[in-house]
Amino acid sequence: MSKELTSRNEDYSQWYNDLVLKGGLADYSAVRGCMVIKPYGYTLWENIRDVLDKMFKDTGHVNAYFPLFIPKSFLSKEADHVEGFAKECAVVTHYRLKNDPEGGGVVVDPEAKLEEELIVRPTSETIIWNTYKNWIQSWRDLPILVNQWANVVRWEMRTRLFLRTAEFLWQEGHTAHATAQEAIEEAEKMLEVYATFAEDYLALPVVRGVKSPNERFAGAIDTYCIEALMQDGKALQAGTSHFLGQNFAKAFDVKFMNKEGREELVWATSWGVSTRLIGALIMAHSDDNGLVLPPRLAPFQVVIIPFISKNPEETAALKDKAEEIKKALKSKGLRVQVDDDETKRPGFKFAEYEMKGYPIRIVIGPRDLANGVVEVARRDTKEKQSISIEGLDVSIENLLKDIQDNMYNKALQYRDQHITLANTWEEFIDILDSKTGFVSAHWDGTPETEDKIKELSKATIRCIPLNNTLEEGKCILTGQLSKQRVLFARAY
RNA sequence: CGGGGUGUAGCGCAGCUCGGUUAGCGCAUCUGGUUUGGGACCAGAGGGUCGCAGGUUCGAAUCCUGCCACCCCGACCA
Repeated sequence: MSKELTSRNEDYSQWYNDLVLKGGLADYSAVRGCMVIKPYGYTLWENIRDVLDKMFKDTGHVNAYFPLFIPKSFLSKEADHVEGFAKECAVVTHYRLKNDPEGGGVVVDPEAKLEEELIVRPTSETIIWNTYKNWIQSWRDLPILVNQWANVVRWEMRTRLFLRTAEFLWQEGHTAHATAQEAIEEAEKMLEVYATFAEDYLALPVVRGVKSPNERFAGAIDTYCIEALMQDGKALQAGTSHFLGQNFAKAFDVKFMNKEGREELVWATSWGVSTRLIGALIMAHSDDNGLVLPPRLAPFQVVIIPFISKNPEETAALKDKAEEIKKALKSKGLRVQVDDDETKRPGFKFAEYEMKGYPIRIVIGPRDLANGVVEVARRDTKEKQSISIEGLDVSIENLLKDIQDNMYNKALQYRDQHITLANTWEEFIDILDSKTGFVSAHWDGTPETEDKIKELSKATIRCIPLNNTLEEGKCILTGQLSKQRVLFARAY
């Protein structure tokens, strides 16, 4: 099998698919729309999860777990919520199989029909708020700051590895508060956690913003989001947090006694990021040679490849030195792998680890050994240099930092160059078609206009940036008065 | 659900139009040897319900009928 990647220019979608498959992150599965996350991809997810989990705990949250199944009636209690999700729910109708009397293997036992169907959670607001009703009586029970790591199912018509699959892994935070103000602050705080994570770990610059009504989460008062830009100029929502107001408290009758002795409805938030972040990571940084992973999240940060020599003693010395370097780097807390497989040639290994996006490759051959150096190649720029083995641990630590920063800055530069102002409809369309990226333009604020723009241009309002500067202008489509520009883009 | 396409070895494909040896090629796999500073080479070997079911025929991967699955485009989609 050729390991050649489709190039980005040739076919961006195919490049992405090739990368996921050949980079060893995931495979297609026997189930339509569902993927197998392979160990390498799952390690990446674990690294993302571990960092976020710590960030959540540091902001006072605790983990819990709620059921996979939700009674159908729960979903319908919040009108907007059910409307948003009903079309993509998997439904469990029976609880037993039996042998086919006609000999066709097992069939659903019609006798075992559920009294009330269960839906497989597309998100957990309903089951959680049904539970919170029992947890909350007094202002003393608030706030509740709970997160869960879970899988959810959304029966999408069209799926793409990591970006949109029928089943995916995510975390969902669900908090309950005594006041609207506190809930809004929570939603904003968690958005900032996501933004910080994206920038500091994924090396992915994001725009923090608020969704327009059309793009709002089903059941939310306000949806905050972080929006990132991919290398093909399309936007990707990388995370969201929602101020849910009292919608779910009303739907599930969740009230508390306040300090004045009056009953009040509880205020809510929810927030989540998913394995989609892996898709974002891939599309933001990788190149035609394979994945490019940020050092802070890469499953392995360094691979050490000792050359295999004709002389067994020399080979042994090279391997020993490789292990010695590994040990030194590991003692600095780095994730390091040695590849001393004698059956594969160096060139093959180089290509392989480039495909998998290891940030640094260290090669050690007889010449290097004699000179007390190693060849260090960085994945992001593909530059190679000779570095002294003496003090190598510090050099590598610094280089990893540099790679992380460089990846961020490169993505930031691309992003900033792809936020373009448009003042006329012609400009707007032209930017979307040729330059791509975000278009900053005036919009009259109505859902009708937003729909029309989407219909005509395929672009949606990605967000209204937080702390947006107010500026009088005219709607790009209708010419109506507008108070501010919003960010449009074609999106995943 | 509309429009288009594809099902032949683990992967990628040829063969089908016009039925006829033992169904072939590349990659991968296994064995042996030579190699090893950017995806090695030589020799040998293993691996197939030709998507499924039926039909036509002396004979079907190839022709006919039905079914199934998957992919792409669209509709849909925090």
